[in-house]
Amino acid sequence: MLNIFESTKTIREHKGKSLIEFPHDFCIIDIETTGLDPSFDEIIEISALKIRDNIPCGTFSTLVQPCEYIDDETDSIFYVDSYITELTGITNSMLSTAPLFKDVQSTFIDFIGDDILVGHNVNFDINFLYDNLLKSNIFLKNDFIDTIRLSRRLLPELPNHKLQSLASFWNIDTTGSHRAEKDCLITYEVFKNLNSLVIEKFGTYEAFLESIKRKYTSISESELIKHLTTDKVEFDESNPCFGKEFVFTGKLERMPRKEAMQLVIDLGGKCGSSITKNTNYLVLGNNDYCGTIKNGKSRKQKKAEEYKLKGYDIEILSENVFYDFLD
DNA sequence: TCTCCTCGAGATCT
DNA sequence: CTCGAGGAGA
Repeated sequence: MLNIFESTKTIREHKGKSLIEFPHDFCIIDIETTGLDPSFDEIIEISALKIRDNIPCGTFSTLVQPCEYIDDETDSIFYVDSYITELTGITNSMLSTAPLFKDVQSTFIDFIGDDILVGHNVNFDINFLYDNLLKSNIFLKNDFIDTIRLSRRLLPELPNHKLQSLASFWNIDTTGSHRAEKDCLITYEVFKNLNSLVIEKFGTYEAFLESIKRKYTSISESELIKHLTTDKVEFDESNPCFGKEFVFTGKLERMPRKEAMQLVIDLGGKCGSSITKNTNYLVLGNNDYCGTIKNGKSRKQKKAEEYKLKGYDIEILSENVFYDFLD
């Protein structure tokens, strides 16, 4: 029986759990595919690197032949488009002699056994493998560790967490990347470096785990405001921000809210997290993204309007007027 | 005012 | 997954 919830989201029964661990024995996995969507695209290469006692001790790697399609104009057989060949270096002629997924699946599942699977954005690889194995009524149940999840926690200051970026961060050689076997090796090096970072940044694995268990990672707005300080010692008292208390609502177009607050502080103003009798200005950002907001006005805006009617010294500013205040 | 919850957006994989 | 919004309720 199909219900409406299942139709919107793919549920993979018996799929393993995402772990935060640094085991000594595991398998690194990586696949190459014809695209990003497991329901339309196909696997063209699978690699796995078996690690025992933190040392690579075996490799599984094979190309996989996907469905062929015929080019109408040239009447020739294709497996991958030029974008994928460009990206991975895997060509149609290489795939023409490759085995099918069904032919390699048992060797693959024997190789990985019940090892923990480690990969970069490993859900991508797991989902493709899971769906293909399911066609033979095999459940891929292995638990897994995602290096992208670890790197976002351990290196939040990085501009992005692509495998390539992490590799260059640690000077890991990436020649021949975007082939599955090479990407396994890169991921292995990345995982080792992330492991060292845990101790460097948290002292113990337990401390790191504790930081992950805290569900709410970002500090509250009021907590953020408490920690805002300025180097300035002298202020232009004629600036409209001086001595005034600002509150922000919605998402600002031009800068993150934190930066806007810093500008206010630097001009001798103050910031608050909610509308009070002391609030002088409410700056309106964009609320379009927020599905729960009622009749276009945030709770802060309604309260500010109420206070203004009561005669408090409060004005509601658009984002652009706020920027005019700054100079 | 504070904690917890929900939701959208963006990131990442090929 | 993670972040950053607002909302509900204590």
